[in-house]
Amino acid sequence: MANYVRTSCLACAVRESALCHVLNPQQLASLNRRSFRKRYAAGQLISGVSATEWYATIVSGVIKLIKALPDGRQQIVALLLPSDFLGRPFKATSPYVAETATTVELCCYSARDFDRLLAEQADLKQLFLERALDAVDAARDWMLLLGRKSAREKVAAFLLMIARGRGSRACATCVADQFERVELPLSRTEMADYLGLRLETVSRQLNWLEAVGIVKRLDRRDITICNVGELERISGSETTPMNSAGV
Amino acid sequence: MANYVRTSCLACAVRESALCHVLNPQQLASLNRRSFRKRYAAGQLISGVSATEWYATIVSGVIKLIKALPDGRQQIVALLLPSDFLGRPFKATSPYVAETATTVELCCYSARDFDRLLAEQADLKQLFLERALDAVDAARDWMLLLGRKSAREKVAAFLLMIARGRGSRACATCVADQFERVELPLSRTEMADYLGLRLETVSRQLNWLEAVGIVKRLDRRDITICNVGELERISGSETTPMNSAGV
DNA sequence: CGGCCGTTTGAGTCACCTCAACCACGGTGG
DNA sequence: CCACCGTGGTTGAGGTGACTCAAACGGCCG
Repeated sequence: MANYVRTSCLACAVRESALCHVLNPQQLASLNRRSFRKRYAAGQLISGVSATEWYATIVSGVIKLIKALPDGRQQIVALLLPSDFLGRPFKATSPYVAETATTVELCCYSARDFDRLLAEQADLKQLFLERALDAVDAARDWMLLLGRKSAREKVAAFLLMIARGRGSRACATCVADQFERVELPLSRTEMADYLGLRLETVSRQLNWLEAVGIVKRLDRRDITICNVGELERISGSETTPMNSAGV
Repeated sequence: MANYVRTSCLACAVRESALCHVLNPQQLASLNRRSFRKRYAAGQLISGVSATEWYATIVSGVIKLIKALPDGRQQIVALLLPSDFLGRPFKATSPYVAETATTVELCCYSARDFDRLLAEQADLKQLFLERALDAVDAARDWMLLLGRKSAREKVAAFLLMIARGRGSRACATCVADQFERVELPLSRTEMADYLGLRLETVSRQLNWLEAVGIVKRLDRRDITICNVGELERISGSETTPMNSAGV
């Protein structure tokens, strides 16, 4: 049994990048005792996980975290990628709806067990904290985009974000060749919900980007970025504050 | 010396609500050894703090965290209120510019010392983590506002947020009488930067809210909310997902 | 009194939304 | 094999909410 668990985790696609890589074999085994894999098709609501019962690590696929208004308007507030954590410790009820954007494989484990590990394993808590702080930064980056960028800039920024696989984790093609192939994990409607736009506007902006030769659409979901530099210029990347200067 | 430090902290206005309330007397003393109070006028840039040198707790006043685009457009990504923490552990450079919105008093302490305490004191790390997760939730709430709400809804939501003092901490008047007096900590320009609008639009929306009798402007910065319920209705509060239902 | 700053007010414009038609693709079934 | 339909995406025409530019206001301070 222990053997099974360990080989299972050893073969895990996100073994190196997920939270659990800081656990020692015993801890891993104890966490996995009440764990299981779960697969979802695209467009499925995820319930149970992220409530008080289960947390999960994304093994493959993309998950949308959604907030909605009573009249149906909705905003995707985060995309979870492989190795990301799904759940909200220390709170009875998650403030978001989680929905799969693609087919997804989750590694689900007992919230109780994880909470206990969080209390016992300082390394785990540390890593969890660092990722939480990164999530704050990411959310605030996106606030700048939502509040201040034009439709064109938003779409450009989104394409770059996808191309770069958000930061660096779980991403091999970061060296950014001049011609980058990108597979969009989101439909036009979902892109709109992520960018605070309407799907028609997203479509038109993609159209424009193709018309001026910055991207090329191979398929609905597949595009290649022909001119990364130009796309970056359009996306209006933020100014990094030179924070070290001065008192 | 130790006596001075302890009485100082005992008399602190945010003693009960700030991070440091989980520290024991010795820890508090060690943190305070290299600490100092600092006062700022409104509209001042805060440097040094939030870099690698110092962190701080807001004792009084309001601080804006700002992100900006190269062309000058800017977005306030958070407001820090009394008892909030200012700083970015585990990262050499803060991704925001911090600026005072009002006169501000900070309790500044050594980043080194605080980092060490964070590693040693599990309670502190726990509280810090919980607040980080709350910050994620708050930022994502605001993403919904920025991405999906109309100018009118944004302004209404902002007034409610200020009236309620964000959640509950450091706020006594949460029982929401029918006539609530509110002092705006932000200028029109700043409100605009927080809400992803232009100042003229903010002004017009306030105008409208007064015209229909929902608020009354006493002063530039002082208003009373005459009809809280109606303001809430207009603000388009989000739908709380009934997350417990289902598998 | 005169100048400054934050704010209000007005008029005109534009980016994005709305509504609606159309298209391309894939699956289904006769 | 082809007619049918459903889904997701594109395209077009028109409307409008928020922006832009500009002027006027009102308090504050010298």
